[in-house]
Amino acid sequence: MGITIYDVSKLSGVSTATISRVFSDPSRVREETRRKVFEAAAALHYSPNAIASSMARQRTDKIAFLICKKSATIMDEFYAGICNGIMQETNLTEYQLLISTEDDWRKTVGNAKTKQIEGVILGGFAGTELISEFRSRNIPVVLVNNKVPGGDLPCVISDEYGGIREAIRLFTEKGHKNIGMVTGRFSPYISGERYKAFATAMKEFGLPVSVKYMRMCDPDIESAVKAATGLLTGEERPDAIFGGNDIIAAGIIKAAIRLGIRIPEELAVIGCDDSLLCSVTEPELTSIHINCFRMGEMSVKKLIGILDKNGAGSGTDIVAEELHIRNSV
Amino acid sequence: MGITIYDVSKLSGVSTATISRVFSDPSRVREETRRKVFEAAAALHYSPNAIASSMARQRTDKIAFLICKKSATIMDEFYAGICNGIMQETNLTEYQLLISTEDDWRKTVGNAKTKQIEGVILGGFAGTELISEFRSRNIPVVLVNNKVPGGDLPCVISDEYGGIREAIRLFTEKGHKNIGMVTGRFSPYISGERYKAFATAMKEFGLPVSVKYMRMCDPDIESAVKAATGLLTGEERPDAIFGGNDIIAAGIIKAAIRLGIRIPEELAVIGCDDSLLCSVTEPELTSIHINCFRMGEMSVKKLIGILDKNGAGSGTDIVAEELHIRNSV
DNA sequence: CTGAAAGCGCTAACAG
DNA sequence: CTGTTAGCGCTTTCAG
Repeated sequence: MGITIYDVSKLSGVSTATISRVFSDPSRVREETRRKVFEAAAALHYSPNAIASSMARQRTDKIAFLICKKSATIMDEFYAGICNGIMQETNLTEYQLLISTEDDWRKTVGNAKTKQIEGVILGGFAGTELISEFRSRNIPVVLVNNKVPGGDLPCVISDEYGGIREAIRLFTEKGHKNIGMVTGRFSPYISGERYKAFATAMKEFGLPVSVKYMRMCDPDIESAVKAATGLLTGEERPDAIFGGNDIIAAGIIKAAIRLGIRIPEELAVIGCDDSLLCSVTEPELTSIHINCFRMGEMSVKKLIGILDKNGAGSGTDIVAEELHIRNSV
Repeated sequence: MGITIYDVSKLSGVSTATISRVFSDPSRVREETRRKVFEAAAALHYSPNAIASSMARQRTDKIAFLICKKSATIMDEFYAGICNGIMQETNLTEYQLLISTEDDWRKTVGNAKTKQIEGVILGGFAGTELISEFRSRNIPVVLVNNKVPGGDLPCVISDEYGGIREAIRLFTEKGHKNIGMVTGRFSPYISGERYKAFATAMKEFGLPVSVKYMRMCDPDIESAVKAATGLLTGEERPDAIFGGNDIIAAGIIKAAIRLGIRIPEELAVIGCDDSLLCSVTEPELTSIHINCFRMGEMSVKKLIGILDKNGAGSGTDIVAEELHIRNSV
């Protein structure tokens, strides 16, 4: 049905081998021959059949992005952002991208297709068994928004510490000293990092990390409202709270509104993720911007670096964060 | 490197053709033969090579989902919802899914890959040239959240009228008569439908559609705040407003808060999309739930119905909407 | 720098 | 119900 390399060969008088060369690495073919091939190809509207190419090269040119987070999907704004970067960057290459959640991958796509991918990007909390499942099949893995302790696994993470330090800095600049934190049970890696970053930054500004100003909650708004209400109605009330993510920060704002506490006059709030909801709350939420798109891009570059063995594939890449200032502080 | 059908053939003593049959349609092979094949395959950890299969069958087993909306990506919660349904449903089939935006598709993936897909789902406002580009190559198209006037194109849409009628009904039940609308310039199809649905529902409840209660704005929150402020500070102020989507509704709430107008006592608000931000606003936003996931699922079923010529592929499928009641009315 | 030819692993007639 | 066999379109030695 389609135009094949043979048609081009016939029309141009050049062998199929050379035509193949022209389309994969033009520099290996003499200028004039190349021109003849391109002319014939253009005349015939030829374009290479990727499947036949895959077949001959014994490669699939497929990579996958798995979202590894309980019940998270592409609907999660954070992972959608990463995914967006991954999609765009992948589009710039020969590779094709399969997107799935860890759950779905195991369920349906799993075994049959695992061997059809050449590399995988794991977003979020990827369990060790999942990782070693790929590694045991020699499928390179890149982690994004996750890091395995002690592991040498290539990964792309966000500079939690840099972002949170800016948040604390802003609080202190506004004269706040009693700084609290309401944070959620995210993935082990993120929960740990965010807490450590908070503690480190507080110390850096000479502030005590007081347990009485800390609360844990589930990462949903009702849970955050409850936790924040507890914090705001306690004996000693903080005058600034850092929310572990924007949802939680929105819960803090909601709790304050319900308690008649004015923001930012009586309570300053900063969130994390700089998601769409920051401009929905009233007052609007100052938040730490995480460059998800960039993380996605970089994870693809890293993975392809490994696949192409160009040496760009190891170690940890860190993406900068940036405070996005609105009206809540 | 991999185990092939020949290895299985050798071990089981069955021909490659039969093994192929076993894996594509087991019923065409006698029970006992089938068992022998499965045993040998299991022993060798054989699984079929999809690329070789594609090559032999001259099919790619690929479908695509294109998001056709200016500057929208997978980050858009609405399209992410549709995409999620598409992904899950596609995972249940043999097909592989390419996801892209219209822009990116044209730019990079475009021509080369167009001929590699067997069908395409177009989300949102797909221009006629785009549609006919696919049709001219005999690639079936399914529209989702869009409908071409006068066209016989298969499509999946949401029951805008059903949802908006419920919204107006709730307003009237609460005693509101002066009902306004702030809506945005969405895609031509959606803008048109939503306006028509509003007008029809108002008429149904015996209410006048008064231009003085209507405002248009861009679909972003600042623009909505501005439009709503104009509406709320005019000579005659509506006592209920329907927002064309949740962002706009959030802008209406924000404008009301800033003007000191109490919700829902002095102003009732209903949005559309039932997105995450509904539980972020204070008070929380009553909104029309659009079943994006279902729309995604159905569009895949429809497309595959066309590809398999099982007759399930024509006409318009309508997905029900449902009012999700919170505190803003 | 270019050509000839042998596959890549599977499927689909066709024949039995 | 099962086996034989000729491709599917491209890549890649290996010669020249």
